[in-house]
Amino acid sequence: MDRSQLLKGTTALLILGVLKDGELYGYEIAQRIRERSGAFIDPGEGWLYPALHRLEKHGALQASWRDGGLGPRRRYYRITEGGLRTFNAQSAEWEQFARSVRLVTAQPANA
Amino acid sequence: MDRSQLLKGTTALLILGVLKDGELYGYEIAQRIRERSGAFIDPGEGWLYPALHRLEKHGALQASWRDGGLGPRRRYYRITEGGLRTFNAQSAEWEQFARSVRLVTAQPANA
DNA sequence: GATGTCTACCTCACATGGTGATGTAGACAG
DNA sequence: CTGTCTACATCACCATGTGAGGTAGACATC
Repeated sequence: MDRSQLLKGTTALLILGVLKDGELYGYEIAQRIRERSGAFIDPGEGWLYPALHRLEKHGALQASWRDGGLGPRRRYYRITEGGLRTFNAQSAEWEQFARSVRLVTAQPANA
Repeated sequence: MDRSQLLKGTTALLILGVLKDGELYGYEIAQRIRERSGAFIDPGEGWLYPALHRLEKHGALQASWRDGGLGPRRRYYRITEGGLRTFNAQSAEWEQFARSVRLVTAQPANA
């Protein structure tokens, strides 16, 4: 019923996916994901920040505080080499999973 | 890291996907999903049976005990009209979600 | 100078639901 | 009588998303 559960297991992929194209800070990551998905995925702050912390702890991301000029300070995230490897692995995993779901749910030509 | 979390939110879709092509019992549902996915998805009994119970309670499935000839009795499941509607809705939802993930993680032509 | 609204970060109680182990039982083989 | 396959089921555990709440800076408006 919920689209919510679909997110599980893909949050790291989404974050790494936007960060592999350049350094961004948290709030901006959320915007990028929202934009690129055509507003279909709206990152909740409740999982975004915890997920960023997890990825940093696992060494997939490196972070640094920086002044944002206007407004509050920002925490910028940059993807590491390990993070890029994680992204590639998870991306392949996701593609195969998606393929599998499609295989299972597809209409057989004639049953 | 886990492929495990990817399953969340897709189990109903997988089950309804194989049942829309005909009546099956639980054990058989697991086999079908395994086969159709090229063994990539291996339904654990820990989620399969609870998921079947959920779907039955929600009216998406109708079930009946029947003798299996050889071996223990089997519980056969048949998809209802409501279940078919659920399948169609979730299938569309899934496709859009998958599309979104691909959009977010895709390589931009030139950044 | 108090209120409102952005940006920007963070945390937490709660609920969902998959994982892996374990249990029961029938049928059949060796 | 032990093992293996079918066939169903349940449970403690854990990961993680949801939704709400909190802090704080900057700026506008009245």
